[in-house]
Amino acid sequence: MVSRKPTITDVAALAGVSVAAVSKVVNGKGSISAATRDRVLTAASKLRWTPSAAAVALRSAKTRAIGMVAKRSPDLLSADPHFTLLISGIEDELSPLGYGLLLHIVGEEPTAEEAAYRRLADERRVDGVVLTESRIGDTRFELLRALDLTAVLVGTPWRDDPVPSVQATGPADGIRAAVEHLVGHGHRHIAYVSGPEDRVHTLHRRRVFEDALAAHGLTPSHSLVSDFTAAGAAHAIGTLLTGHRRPTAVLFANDSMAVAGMSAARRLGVDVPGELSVIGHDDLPLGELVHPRLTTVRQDLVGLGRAAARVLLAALGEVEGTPTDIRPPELVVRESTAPAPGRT
Amino acid sequence: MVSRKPTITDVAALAGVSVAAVSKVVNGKGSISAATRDRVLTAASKLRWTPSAAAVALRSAKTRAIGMVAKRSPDLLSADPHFTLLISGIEDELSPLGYGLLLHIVGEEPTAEEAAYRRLADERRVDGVVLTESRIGDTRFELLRALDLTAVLVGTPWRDDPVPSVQATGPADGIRAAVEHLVGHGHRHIAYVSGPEDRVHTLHRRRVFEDALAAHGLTPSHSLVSDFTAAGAAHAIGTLLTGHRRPTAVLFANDSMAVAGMSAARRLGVDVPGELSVIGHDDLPLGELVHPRLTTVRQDLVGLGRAAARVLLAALGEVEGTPTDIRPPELVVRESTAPAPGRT
DNA sequence: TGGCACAGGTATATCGTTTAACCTGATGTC
DNA sequence: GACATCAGGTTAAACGATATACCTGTGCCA
Repeated sequence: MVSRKPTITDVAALAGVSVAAVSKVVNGKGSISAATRDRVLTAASKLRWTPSAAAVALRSAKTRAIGMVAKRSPDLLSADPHFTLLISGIEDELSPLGYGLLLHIVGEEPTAEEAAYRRLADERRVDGVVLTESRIGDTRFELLRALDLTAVLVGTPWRDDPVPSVQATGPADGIRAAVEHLVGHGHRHIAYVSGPEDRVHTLHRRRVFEDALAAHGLTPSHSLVSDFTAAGAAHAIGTLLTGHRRPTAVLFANDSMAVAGMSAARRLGVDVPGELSVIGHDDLPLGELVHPRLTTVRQDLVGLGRAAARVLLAALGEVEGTPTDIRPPELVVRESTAPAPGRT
Repeated sequence: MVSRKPTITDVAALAGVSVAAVSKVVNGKGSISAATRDRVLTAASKLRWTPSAAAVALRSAKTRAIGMVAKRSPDLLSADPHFTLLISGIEDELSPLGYGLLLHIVGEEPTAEEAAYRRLADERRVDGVVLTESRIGDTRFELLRALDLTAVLVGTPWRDDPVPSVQATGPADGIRAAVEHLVGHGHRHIAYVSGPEDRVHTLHRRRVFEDALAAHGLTPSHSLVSDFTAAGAAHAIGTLLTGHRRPTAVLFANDSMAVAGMSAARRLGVDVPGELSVIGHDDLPLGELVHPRLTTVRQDLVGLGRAAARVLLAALGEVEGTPTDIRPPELVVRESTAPAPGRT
């Protein structure tokens, strides 16, 4: 026989006080003597009572949940654990506060993403959302403003926007270090393979790359745009290695592409890192699994998620103070880079 | 000036009916004439009204959300997109029905997982949960029963249990095919590297492996237990390749370990697949990224997630009928397997 | 000694739905 | 013609919390 779930009324009765008193105790509002507080608290724990999320949400218009919608096909999503790490970080901050994370995965259909945000807002299921993958011409800011949903962006907004955002300190350091590393090893022909051009970071990173090269009087040997897929990376490697002015090193916009690129190179009979140095981006576990182990730009994705959550919670008035700082990107040198051919 | 969100009362007023009528229209209950239905519907869409999730949850004790708690460190979580694919499948079924997915990631601390389930139940945030990674001696079934939370398990329960579960049809086919493939290529010394022994599938798969081998009068050259980490896989390869009765082929319990194993072998100067054939499990995108491309046992994780969601929704009385069927595991032959050394 | 502030509560309206119970006019049945 | 039935609604009471307004006994000061 499963007994009905306890409500605040049961707790009040057991403690011999009014329901209002119980509410005040659990919310720390109003003034309650230590004695009754204790009685209430022991009564609550004796009954294993916790306020019903629905009732709280209805009365106080706060759901204590935040939302996230990931716009990716299952394939891409699983090839790149980017989101997973971000979510881990977000959860780190959310769960101590009893906040929940409502996740939606929507695929690439154009209207699906907006519909997901709308539903979150219209049904009032969440207090705020975290946005990822800042896009150029991103319409989500206006949408969320119209929907009256608090938001925080992970990354750089495509233009000045009142939506708060978080990013690592010294965001350019990693790629700069990667270029220094390569140039220091005698590389002069260095290519860049970016992700889709609608991402804001695509442009940023490419610019950083070019600037760092320019500081040494160099220009990119190639600057290709790809799509985060294995096929895309393989294709990019094909054009790099078969064309003229063949590069001796290449930076990829993420680790999956870098790994796919390495095997594509090997398939073409090109040795990595002997004939071609390869650098990835993000430092996913994947990079340590493969041979040669991937040199890559580490990004503190978990920290990014944590910071985003904190900023959002602060905007919701739930916490105050400074977000934890995010470790700056740094170069992790492993085995996929070596001195340029013909140089020791 | 942002106007207050519309409520059912506003819709009723605009349509010129009572709120009860509106409720009946949107829930398809009671009897309402087509004419008033239309009036209500147009009024609702004119106001962009959607029922408040909190109010519905409070009144009807249904949250229209399901929960999932993942017990893994961020590292392991991101190394293996297992969860991600499952979640994609779950979402496929949930979102058309307007259900939400509440995700919690909890790390390895022993009490954290139970606490997460308790919170989900006590705060009544979800109607049900999906359980993954069936464990031996799993205590979650009792817990959830005590918490009165509907659940469905992805995988095989560790013992007969009233909790419904989903698994692929012909669950043993994949591993069996893998063994046939190897034996057919002349392999006689075949090793198995499993995941942690507390997983139910660990034992199952090992048994299938041994049985399939026995059908050819063979026994495993080795049967190692590992932990899903890259280091674990490398260590396993070390003992396999340096000990006596060195195997010519090895099956790993997941793709990440298989990939890590391949590079460990190469590091030891052992050619894959020339001297050692390697087979993974799950068919993650990762397997196509590396060189040689990984031969692996494909598992329909998205389908598994979809089926789990359907069974759960059926248990909640939300849908009826048969769960979509899950594609049986099958062997995907790529480049990491070859005839046994000394045989063409 | 009257008045007032304040600690420590209580009573009750309210959040936005669903739903059980009730109403009413039209139709069918004998 | 009387009565049951039914389609097509309406009314009002929950659901489980929070928060505003209100009450009551002390202590303190002028």
